[in-house]
Amino acid sequence: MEYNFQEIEQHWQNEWNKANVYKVSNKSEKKPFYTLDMFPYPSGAGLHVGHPLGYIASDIYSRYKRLQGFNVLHPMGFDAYGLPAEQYAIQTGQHPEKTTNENIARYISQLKKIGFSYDWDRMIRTCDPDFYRWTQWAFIQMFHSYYDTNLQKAQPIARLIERFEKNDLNWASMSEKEKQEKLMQYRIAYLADTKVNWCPKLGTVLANDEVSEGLSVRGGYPVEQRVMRQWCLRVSAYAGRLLEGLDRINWTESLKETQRNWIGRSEGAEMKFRIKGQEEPFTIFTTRADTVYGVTFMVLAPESEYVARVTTDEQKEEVEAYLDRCRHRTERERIADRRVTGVFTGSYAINPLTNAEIPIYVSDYVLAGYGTGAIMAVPAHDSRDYAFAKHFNLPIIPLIEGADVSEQSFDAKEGKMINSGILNGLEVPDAIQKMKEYITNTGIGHVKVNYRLRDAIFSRQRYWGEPFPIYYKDGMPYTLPEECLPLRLPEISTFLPTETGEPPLGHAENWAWDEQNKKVVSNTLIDHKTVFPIELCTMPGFAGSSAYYLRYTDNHNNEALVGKEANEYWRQVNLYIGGTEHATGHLIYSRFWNKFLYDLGLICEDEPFQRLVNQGMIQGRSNFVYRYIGEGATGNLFISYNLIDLPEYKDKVQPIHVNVNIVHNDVLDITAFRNWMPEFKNAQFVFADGTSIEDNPYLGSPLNPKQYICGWAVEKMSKSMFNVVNPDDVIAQYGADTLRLYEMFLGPLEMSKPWDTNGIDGVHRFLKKLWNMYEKIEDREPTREELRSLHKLIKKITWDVENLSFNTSIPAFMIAQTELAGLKCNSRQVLEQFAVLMAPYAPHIAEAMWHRCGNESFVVDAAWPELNESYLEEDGVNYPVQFNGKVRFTLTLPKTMTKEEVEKTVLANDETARYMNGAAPKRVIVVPGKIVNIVI
RNA sequence: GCGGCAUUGGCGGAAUUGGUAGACGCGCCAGACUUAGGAUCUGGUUCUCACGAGUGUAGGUUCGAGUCCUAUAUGCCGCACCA
Repeated sequence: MEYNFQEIEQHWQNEWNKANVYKVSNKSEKKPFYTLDMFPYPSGAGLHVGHPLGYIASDIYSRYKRLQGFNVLHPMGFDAYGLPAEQYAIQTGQHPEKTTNENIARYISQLKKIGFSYDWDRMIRTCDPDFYRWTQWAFIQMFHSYYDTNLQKAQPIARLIERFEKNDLNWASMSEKEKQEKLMQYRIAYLADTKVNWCPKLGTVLANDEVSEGLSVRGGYPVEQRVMRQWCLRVSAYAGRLLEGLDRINWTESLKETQRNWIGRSEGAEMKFRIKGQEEPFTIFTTRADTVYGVTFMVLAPESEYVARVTTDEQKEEVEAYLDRCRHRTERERIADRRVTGVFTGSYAINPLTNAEIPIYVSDYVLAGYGTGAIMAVPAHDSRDYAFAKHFNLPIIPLIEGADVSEQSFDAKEGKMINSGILNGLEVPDAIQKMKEYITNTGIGHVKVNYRLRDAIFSRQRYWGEPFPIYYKDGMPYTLPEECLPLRLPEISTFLPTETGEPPLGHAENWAWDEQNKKVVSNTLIDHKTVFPIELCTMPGFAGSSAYYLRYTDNHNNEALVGKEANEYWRQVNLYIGGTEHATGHLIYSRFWNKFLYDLGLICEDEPFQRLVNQGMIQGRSNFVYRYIGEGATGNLFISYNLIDLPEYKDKVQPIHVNVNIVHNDVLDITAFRNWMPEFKNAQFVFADGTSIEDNPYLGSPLNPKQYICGWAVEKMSKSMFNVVNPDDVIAQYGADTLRLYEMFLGPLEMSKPWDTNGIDGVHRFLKKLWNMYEKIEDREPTREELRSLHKLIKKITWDVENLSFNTSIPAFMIAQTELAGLKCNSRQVLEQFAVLMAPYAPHIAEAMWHRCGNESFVVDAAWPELNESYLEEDGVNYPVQFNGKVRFTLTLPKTMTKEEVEKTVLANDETARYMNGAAPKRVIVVPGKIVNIVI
């Protein structure tokens, strides 16, 4: 019987469905295991072959764990809120919900064909009210919490109020509004005027990770800095814990390093500098307290509040002009133009150690958001200060022995201190330490740890996102009662941002909170006494994806995001697979969100993802045809790739992208090419052997012996390069099992690699051969050779899956198949176990093989074969005998020989004597079971 | 500038603990069956006519290095006026 993959795959997918085999229960005697994929954003283009790579890997691991007797949670869902759907809505006038639902339906049908072991009953979509009510709910919890720096955890804001009532004398006399304003400075979800990344083209603000080099990550539009009143999440409060938590999780080093960079811990000191003629000092942050003797000027960020205080009347005009200029520069301009700019404020500071008077400048190379927004400048040992000093002709004092600062600064933290009073003669690290102690003791400053991680800006001026459960009373925000969740998006007439610059939700007619009747209303008058306006911004994309992994574990729970029992059973994600592009976005926010819920005692694990693996990107592999454009060109002649360097064609051909789906192993399908586009209808060819179309009687028939070879290049997978491959097409041609095996076979999971269809035939051939092996099955004791082959495979596959080294499993299957076929193996026992080993990788054919062995049950419920090492043992051991490291001959010796006996036997050997030529060996190394090395 | 990762045949890539480098697949070559081959099957395939050489380059440790150490080059990724 031939390997009919279409019939096999359809049949078994139906059977699994009928029996509901992938249903996962929260109540089980089995040990839990939670495997998770980063859920996709359902774009209009559908899945291409790159998407399922990680899903296949996690599916293999899940199926393996299941065969090992674990209760495996392996869910799938959709990140459904976001900009593209909304942009599409603006263009076409369709509701984003409609297009999103259509896209999700398409994704699901594509995913189902690949044969994943998802429990679809656990599917979540971030735009479902049942799901986003818990996003809104978490936001309310954050609003009512603050971060207690002593306890290092989030606490109810009520505790803070208690504290204020007890300790703060002003509290009692404050108005309600003043109290709310004060509390706002502590809330974990808070409203503040902050400098934001404003993207005019998208009409919204963006988080730092959504901006790269001054352009929006989505769309690539320019981003400018603006001060706006925005919702923020106090992620920075968790910086220390986010950093330290990395040591306790099993992630790749590069990903941890990326997060460490992003969090950006630096240990230094805050120091106070007096201003000449003023009482109040100002504070700077430095990591080089040792260089304080070399401070020759100070610099403030343009946005620093110190600027107004220190600017003298004479300098006022110049400073204002400078500040104005800074305000109007976009982030992109600032990055592009790194010329030194700045202006003198007119004031002088006093160096606390030398008492020298030093000028205070304003310059935009100092950032307002980091440290205190003010620095002490040490031009001799900081390259930025150096450039500034050179430009403004300020003194440069070297502080390290032997450092030549005539051409550039000496930034390294090494050498002996000079010109540095109490620090003279010390090595830099010791000097830093001593100065820290000195300033602490004298009260000049104190040791301080700074983080680069900023709070996340949480408002988006867009329609297609979660509404904030917030209404405004007397200009201050209040949360809706939890029982009113979910707060649904109002119906609006258009998705365009409003003309007044308000978010699109502004189109909703008087969308409001009626406090007396406790409900959300529209088309009502807002009286600001009992009916209050609702927040018009929506939440950003990362809101819905921050805690989705918790919801999968208990997605039908109406009482809580996740029930206590479910959470205590599943605890945390054991294996998370996804792309590195989320390293500084989703993976930071999720950890933050999780830690917050942990602080509240709602979940039992502090870190969400125990083990995380990044799958590489699948790049496109484009194909080209070469149009002849030399003398007498008609534009209709195409030259085979192998000929284009010949003198008659060199530099006379123009490469043209050709659809990779009409190219097979780099050979062009001539007929398909002519039908592909009207302009190629009459295409003529010079084939690989130099013959042209006239010599070719078979043209247009599948018997055509003439080949047109295409060129190729690795490029991004995109429609415009005609190199997008749809998994549906691969499945139609080869089947889901071939697709799954081939995606794994392409290379290591973590590496990026191009989708190259050359070679997929090899994998498909293997499945065909394997299928033939199940033609005749007999009940007989397997031979020792058969068992050895099988157990070698068990050992290898078990190791591979545990280490996610899936690419090396496919060769192992192939070798085992060849070996067993060579042994004419038809033993039921061996073939049955082979099927189980294949089940994670190629579940459909494995299921069919399992049933051909006469089983009634499903292979997905079978047990992972147990390894019996004794079958692997050989009767003898082949010892390669080396002289001075070079292999000369091989001896087969009994397995039972000890190291000493092997050595003796080898030395007594005739062959050995020949090589030794009567000399005594200097040394003999015997590695048991492996090698004998004799040093002459 | 700082940090991380990589570099092995014509190609994708194996080599798991320092122990016979190049598994497996593609491609290519030869043969078989064929009117035909872009089907199937069998055999060969790191380079070199050979002696030998060989895992980006140069050193080192070791009886033994693709694997460990030092330096260096190239490529990819992350962060970046973060004091």
